[in-house]
Amino acid sequence: MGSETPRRQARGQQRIQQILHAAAAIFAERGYDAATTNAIAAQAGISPGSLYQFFGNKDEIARALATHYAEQLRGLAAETFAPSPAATADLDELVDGLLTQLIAFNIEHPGFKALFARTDMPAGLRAAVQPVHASIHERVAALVAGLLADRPPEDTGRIATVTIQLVRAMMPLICEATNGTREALGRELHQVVVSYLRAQGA
Amino acid sequence: MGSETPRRQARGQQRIQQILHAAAAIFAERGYDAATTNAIAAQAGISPGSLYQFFGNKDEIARALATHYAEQLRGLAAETFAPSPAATADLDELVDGLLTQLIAFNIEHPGFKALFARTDMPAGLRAAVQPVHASIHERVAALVAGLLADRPPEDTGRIATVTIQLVRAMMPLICEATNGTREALGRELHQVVVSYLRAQGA
DNA sequence: TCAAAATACGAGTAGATGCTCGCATTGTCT
DNA sequence: AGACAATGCGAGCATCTACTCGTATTTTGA
Repeated sequence: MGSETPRRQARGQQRIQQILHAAAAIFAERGYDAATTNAIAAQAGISPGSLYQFFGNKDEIARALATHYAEQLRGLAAETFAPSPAATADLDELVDGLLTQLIAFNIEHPGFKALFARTDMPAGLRAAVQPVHASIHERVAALVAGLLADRPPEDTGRIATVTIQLVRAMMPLICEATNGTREALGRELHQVVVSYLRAQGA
Repeated sequence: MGSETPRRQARGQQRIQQILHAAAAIFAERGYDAATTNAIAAQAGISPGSLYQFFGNKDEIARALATHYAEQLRGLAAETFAPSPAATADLDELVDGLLTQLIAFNIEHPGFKALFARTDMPAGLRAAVQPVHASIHERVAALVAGLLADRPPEDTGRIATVTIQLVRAMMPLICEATNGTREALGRELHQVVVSYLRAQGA
């Protein structure tokens, strides 16, 4: 049936990391569509043939990179997403902590936006990042449900969707900005999210 | 210097409209990148050669379509953007009127999103829609300046940018939704914008 | 009426790109 | 050591797509 993935040697594991790192750089620089597999291979310092030793096609690279980001985000999230009563009590601080971490993450990993921040995605990319999207939504929905205990899951789910969308929309603007503009836009986003959630009853 | 555009006959004017209409359909269906000029020509019922009789390249089609949309939007805007004191007095009604019109426009013209709602654009598309973007921003900034008379232009400009981004981000979600979900998301967007502007002092 | 311009065609071209294939090299395991 | 697997290469294939070009038809304008 399916082609089996070979037993990876240490060298192979390193190559995979190199490729993902290179892919992140190319995706960030050109966007997913315009990124060519040959360019990714060149950036990684290997031949196209070697690249396809480890990834069957372009979408698979995107999927692996998305999963990679998801794991890093999970680690970051564990600190901040924990719905400790003390934190959720102060909405301002909760949102501030989350956004600060998310903005730092997005600046540190410019490839993340290229995969996740697009409003319209080609089918392959959409499928690649869908699981990660779902996991993010689940996490945010849980947080919103904690903030708005009296609302049905249908409402909190929709509010989570909207909130994620707001953050996604602002992230490219924030990352591209420099100097004080970035901080100013970060404050705007904070105000957007907080005032929206407060209007919902948080 | 530049190649002169031929004097258009009535037939040619019609063809141009046909092509723009076809391009809107193809852009809406596949997105800008995946839309091929041959597909646009086929949708318009003409040959590729005929298409290039009227447009020098793909970006030119996008630019013409963007301009076309901008004009329609200007007409729509004249009714709603007029900063009559009565309208601006009630923020809720002002935002409601604007969003209702914008949502209807986006649903009626699915090609609009494909050109304007993307967070990352290929260089050619970005250049094609930049003037239209600028004109929209100018208009919204004027409105925001009216609402927040005591803030410097630097602030109101940034607030306009953020507001536009929020609306852009939600529009695809709203358009793809059906039944009650669309109306629910529309109300969420309304609340997002209103509570954000109120938090700014409107 | 008639020449010039505009419109129309569609097979074809040049370039780009995802991906392959045959073969060489390096590592692993016994 | 020796066999087998993993890694590595890079020219090149198959395909796609923006765009062209030679030619035929229709419209314009005097």
